[in-house]
Amino acid sequence: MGNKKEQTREMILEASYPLFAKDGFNKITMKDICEATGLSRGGLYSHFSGTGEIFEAILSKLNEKDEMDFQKEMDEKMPAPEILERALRLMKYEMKHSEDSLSLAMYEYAGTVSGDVMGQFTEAGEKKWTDLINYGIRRKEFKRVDVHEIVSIILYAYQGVRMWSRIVSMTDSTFRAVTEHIKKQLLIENS
Amino acid sequence: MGNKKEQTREMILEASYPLFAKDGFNKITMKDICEATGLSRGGLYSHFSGTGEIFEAILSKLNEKDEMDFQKEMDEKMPAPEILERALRLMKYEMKHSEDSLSLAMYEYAGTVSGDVMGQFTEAGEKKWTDLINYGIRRKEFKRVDVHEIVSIILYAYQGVRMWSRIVSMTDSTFRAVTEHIKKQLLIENS
Amino acid sequence: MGNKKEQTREMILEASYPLFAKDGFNKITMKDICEATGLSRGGLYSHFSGTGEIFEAILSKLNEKDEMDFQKEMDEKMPAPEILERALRLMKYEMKHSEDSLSLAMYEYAGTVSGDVMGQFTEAGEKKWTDLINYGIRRKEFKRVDVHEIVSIILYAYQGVRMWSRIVSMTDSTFRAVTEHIKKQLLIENS
Amino acid sequence: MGNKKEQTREMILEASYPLFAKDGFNKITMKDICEATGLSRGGLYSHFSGTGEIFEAILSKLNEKDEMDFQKEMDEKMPAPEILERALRLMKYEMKHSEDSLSLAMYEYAGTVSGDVMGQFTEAGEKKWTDLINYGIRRKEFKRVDVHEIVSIILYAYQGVRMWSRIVSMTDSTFRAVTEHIKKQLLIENS
DNA sequence: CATGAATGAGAGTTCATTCAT
DNA sequence: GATGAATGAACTCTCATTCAT
Repeated sequence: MGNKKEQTREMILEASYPLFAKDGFNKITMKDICEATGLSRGGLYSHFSGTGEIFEAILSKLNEKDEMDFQKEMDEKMPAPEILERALRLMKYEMKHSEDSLSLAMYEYAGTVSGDVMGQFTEAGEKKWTDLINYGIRRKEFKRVDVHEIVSIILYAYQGVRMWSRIVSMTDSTFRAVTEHIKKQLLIENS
Repeated sequence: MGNKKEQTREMILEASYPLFAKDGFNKITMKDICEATGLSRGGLYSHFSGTGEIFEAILSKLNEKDEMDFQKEMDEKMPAPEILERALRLMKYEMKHSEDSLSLAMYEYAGTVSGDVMGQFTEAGEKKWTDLINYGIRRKEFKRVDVHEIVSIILYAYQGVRMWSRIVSMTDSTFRAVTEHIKKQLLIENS
Repeated sequence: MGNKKEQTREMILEASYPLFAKDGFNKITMKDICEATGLSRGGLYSHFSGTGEIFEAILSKLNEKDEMDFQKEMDEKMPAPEILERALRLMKYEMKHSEDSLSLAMYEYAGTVSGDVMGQFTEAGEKKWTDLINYGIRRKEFKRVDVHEIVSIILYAYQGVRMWSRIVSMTDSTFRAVTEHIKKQLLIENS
Repeated sequence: MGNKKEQTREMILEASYPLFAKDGFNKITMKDICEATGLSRGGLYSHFSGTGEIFEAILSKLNEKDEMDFQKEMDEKMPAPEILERALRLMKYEMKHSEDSLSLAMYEYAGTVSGDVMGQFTEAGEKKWTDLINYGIRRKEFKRVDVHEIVSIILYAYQGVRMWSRIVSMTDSTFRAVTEHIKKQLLIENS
C-alpha cells in the first residue's frame, strides 16, 4: 500500500525534472507541476510542501546514481585512457544537451537556501576525477600533471560550456575543443 | 533640462545592478527596484517599462566599456606575457568576486527572450582573447597553441568558476589553478 | 459535486447583472464584482478571466430565454391584437424600468470587442416582430403596412427611449406615445 | 493675450471630440487627451481639471450651435414639407455617421454626474420639432397628428438607430425606413 | 502659463496554500 | 489520500494629479 505513495512521488519527480531543466528553479510554480503531473493542488501538496522540496528530492536522486562513476572500471583494471575516452564521450554528449541540465536550476535554488548545500556535488565530481587521474598516473598511462589544476579545468570548463550553450548557439568544434584539451593534458603521446 | 531624465536612468541602472547580480533576473521585481532607487512605481515605469528593459540597458552599458580590452596594450607593443599577466589578475579578481557577476541574471534573462541575444558577448570575448594569443604567437612570446581550443578553455573555465563559486565556497587554490593553467598553456618556459 | 462550480458561476452572473445594468460595462471592475459576490479576487478569477467573459455569459443567458417571444401565442392562434397588446405592455414596463437594461453596457461592450457580436440580438428582435406583424396581416387583423419600416420604428424607438430615459426623467406620456403610435400603425379601427 | 488661452481651449475641445465620439466618456483619459492635443500634462490641467470638464465644454458648444434649427426657415415662410425634407436629409446623414455621435459618451457621462443635466438636450429637440410640426399643421401642409406622439417617435427612433448602428452593421434601408415613416406620418398625400 | 518628472492610489492578474468534502 | 474551490498576498502596470523648474 505504502508503495502507491512512493510511486506517485517518483512520478512527480519524473514529471517536474524537465520543467526545472528547461526553465530553472524560480520560474517553476506548484501550479506548473500540478499541470505536468495531472495531480490536483491538494494532491501534490500531500506529497511535497513546495517546489523546493521537490527540487531537493530530484537532486538527491541524482546524487545517488551518478552515471559518470569510474570506480567500477578502475576496480576492473580497465586502462585509464579507455576510461577517460568513455568519460569524455559522455561529457561531450552532456555539453551538447545542456537543455537537460539542471545547472541553471541549481544555481537559482542555491540562492534560495542558506548554506553550502551544493558542496557535495563539487566534492563528488572532484573526487571522481582526482581518483581517475591518480589511477592513470599510477599506471603510467597519464602524464604527471598537477591533478588539482587539471580537475578544476575539467569541471569548470564543462560547467561553463553547459551553461553558456543554453543561451548561445555553440558548434561542435567548441565541445571538441574542451574534450581534446583534456586529452592533451593527460595522455602521453606515442612518439 | 532634459538631462534630469538621463541622470535618473543612470541612477536606476546603478541601483539595480547589484540586485540582479545578487539574485539573478527572474527574482527581481519592479517593486524591488522601486525600493532600491527610492522611486515610486509610476516614476520607475516612466523610465523603463519592465525589468527586462532595465536589464538590457545594463547589458548595453556593460558591453560598451569592457574593462578587459587588450587592444590598447597591443597597439602600444606591450609584451604579450605582460598583457596576459594583467588580464589573468583581473580574471582572478572577478572569479573571486562572483557576487558582482551578472552571469546568473544573464542566463535567466536569456530564457525569457527569444533569439540569440547573448551571442555578442561570447563573440566579443572570443575575439579579444584570440587577438591576444595571436599577437603573442606572432611575437614568439606564446607557444604555437591551437588558438580556438585555448580560448574556449579560458572563457568557459572562467565562466564555470564564476557561476559555481556563487554557490559553493571556493578556495583561492582553485582560482589559481585556472590562471596557472592558462599561463602554462601559453608561456614559453625559460629553461 | 461538480455542481458547486456551476452554482457559483450562476451566482456571479446574478450578482453582476445589476452592476452592469446600472453603470454600464466599462466602469465595472473585477473588484466591484468581487465585492458584489463576496468572492475573493482569486476565487472570482477561477471562474471568469475578466469582466468581458462575465458579460458575455450574461448575454448568452439572456439570449436563451427571451421573455418577449410570440411564437407560442401564434401557435395557439391567439388573435394578433391581443398578442400585440401584451407585447406593448411588457415593452412599456421595460421602458419604464430602463435601470434594469443592459443597453448601455452592451454599447460599451461592443466597443471593446471586434466584429459584429451584437448582430444576433437585432436579428432576433427583427424576426420576432416581423413574424408577428405578418401573422396579424395574414389574419386580416393588422393593416397591410410596410413591415420592415414598422419593425424598424418599433425596435429603435424602443431602444431610443430605453437609453434616453436612463439619463433624463421621462413621463409616462412618452412611453404611452410610443406604444400608442405602434398600435395606430397596426390596428384596424372599428368605425 | 487672453485670446491665446481661448484658442488653446478650443483646440483641446476640437481634438478631444473625436475621442469621446469613438470611445465614449469613461474610456477616455486625460493622458489620451494630452496625446491627442500634444499638450503636456500640466498644460492640459491648467485649462481643464478633468475629462468631465472638457466634456461639459464640448456639450455646451454643441448646444449653442444646433445645426438642425428650423426657426430661420420658418421665419422665412419656407414650406413645411421642404423644411422637413432638409431636416430628414440631415438626420439620415447623421444616422449613417453614428461614429461621430457623442450619444454613447453622453450616456456614460450622465452616469457620472447627479441630476438631470441632459434634460436641456431633449427639451431643445422636442421644442424644435414641435414647433415645426405645428407650423406645418397651421399651414395645412402637415396632417393633424398627435404632435407629442410624433415628436417622441422622431426623436427616439433617431436616437435608437444612432446608438444601435454603432454596434451592428445597418443597411441604408433601415435609415430610409425611419425617414420615410416620418414623412408618411406628416405629409398629406396628393390623391 | 507650460513642462514633464514624480507620486500614489487602485485595477488586473497570478499563485502558494488551505480546507471542506 | 485526493480533489478543487476559495483565500489572500504580491506583483505588474496605468493614470489622475501635483509641483519644482
